[in-house]
Amino acid sequence: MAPVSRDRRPSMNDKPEGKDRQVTEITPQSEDFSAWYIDVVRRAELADYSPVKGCMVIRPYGYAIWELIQQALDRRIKETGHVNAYFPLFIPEGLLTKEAEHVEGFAPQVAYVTHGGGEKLEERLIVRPTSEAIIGTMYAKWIQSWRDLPVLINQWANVVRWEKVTRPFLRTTEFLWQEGHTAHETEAQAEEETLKILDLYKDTIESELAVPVLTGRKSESEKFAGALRTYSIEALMGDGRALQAGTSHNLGQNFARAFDITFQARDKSLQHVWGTSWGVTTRLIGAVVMVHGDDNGLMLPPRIAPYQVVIVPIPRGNWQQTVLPRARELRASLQTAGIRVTMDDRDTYTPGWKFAEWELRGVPLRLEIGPRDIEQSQVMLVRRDTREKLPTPVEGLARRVEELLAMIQASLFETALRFRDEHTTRTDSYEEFKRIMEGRPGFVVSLWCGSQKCETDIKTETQATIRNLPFRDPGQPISGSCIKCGQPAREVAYFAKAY
RNA sequence: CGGGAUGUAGCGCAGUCUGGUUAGCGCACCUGACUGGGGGUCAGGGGGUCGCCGGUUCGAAUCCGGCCAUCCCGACCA
Repeated sequence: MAPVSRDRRPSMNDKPEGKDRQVTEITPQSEDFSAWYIDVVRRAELADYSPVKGCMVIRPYGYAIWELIQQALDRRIKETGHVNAYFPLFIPEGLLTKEAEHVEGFAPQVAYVTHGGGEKLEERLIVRPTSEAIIGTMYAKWIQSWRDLPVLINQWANVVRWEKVTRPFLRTTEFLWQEGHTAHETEAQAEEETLKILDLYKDTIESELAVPVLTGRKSESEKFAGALRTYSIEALMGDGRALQAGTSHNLGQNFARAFDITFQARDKSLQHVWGTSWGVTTRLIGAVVMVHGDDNGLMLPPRIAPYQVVIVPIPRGNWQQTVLPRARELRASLQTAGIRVTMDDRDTYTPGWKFAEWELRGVPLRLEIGPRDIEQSQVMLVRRDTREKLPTPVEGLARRVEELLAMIQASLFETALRFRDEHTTRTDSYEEFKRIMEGRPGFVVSLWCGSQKCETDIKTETQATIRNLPFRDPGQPISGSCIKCGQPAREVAYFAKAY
């Protein structure tokens, strides 16, 4: 990650001065979606670049969004019987290497600690890229009997994966996430847990972030290193590229064997536990930006908006004595109703400037109040998504605001869903497939023979990858042929260019 | 890690080719006044180791060498 590209915009010196100057400081989406994304993240003060390569600072406004996402997820994770714990950041190198596929998958991305206390370490430590190794080690100590199962632990943590190409929220060297790690008595229970969490993710992300997601299973080549099966939720961004928004892994007994996590079963035999792990990350914030944002900036779903309403008092005459006290009363009454509200009473900016600024920051509802409104016992509400201006009586204001917030939440989801539907194409023609993947692609649903060769060839030729394989009725066999090789198909697959 | 490009104020850039006063411009920032219902106007002001190290020269942002960083494009990833 790095300073924003320098050659993107023409020099201000080349432009006419004054009124013709571009005012938003945000590159239009249509001109350069990546630049637009970076501009929004920085101008909305979600995050900033740090002096450490690939690492970003999550600023208070961005972190507040993360906290709301956390709360929504944490509540659901606990409601389904899980408990939180915390495992260490450092993992002895030897532990990571116990599971062969796991170490092979993560070795290139691991950061090592070689010195501590001024001395070279006997055994190098790795900075966790994920915590299967350390948690598995502990589970081996804690689990003796079938009566100890299931173990359902989640942790909120930071992890480090050395990345070559980084982008704020979407891919950074260090990121925040939650990782659940469970151990079960039977394979069926592990599978049930894996799928239960996938649904939990889908529900949370759709109802709180208003981001529609596709659930399904990852192909062999895209699954988690060391897992039996990986399931994912996939979302479509505004530029037609897919983003993996969360994963849930059925680890089988792979880690149990590697870390010797055994229990005595009901039939007195000694068995390995069946494991799962699952996580979502701060990448979700990137998804929210790219799914809902527009050329005016960020657009936040009310449920995760740090401020659901911003009050802008209109300064006229001695407004500090007339308008401001009324605005404060309104703020208090909205707060009492449980609405997250802020007031921008800065004297140094004009109302017009504030309107643009808070739209850029994605606040769902703006409340304007000036002398004219006070005379008529009303306020002016303005929706971020439609920019509709709604004169609203002060009487019953809080209830009306709550209604509008719910409408905005629903509308954002519907708009995103419609966009995804419009950018999802079913095809059996590889020519059409290739054509769709040019420009602003989207999802393509096609049949696949299941061979890794076809998967790789498609990626080479179109940059598209299998995002996941949707769930289907096992009773319904697939008839048709692979989009690439024409052999009998064994899977339906969602393809897309991915982040 | 391979190919291409760029490092000058918080951001975006000019100046470098052709070495020479005190390194400029727009935005942002600070002070004041007038303003204020969609990014106001005027006046004044602050802010720079010119990526780093070394060399050439009376003199280096500018020329030479090395290093570092970042961005874009190709192989890996939540």
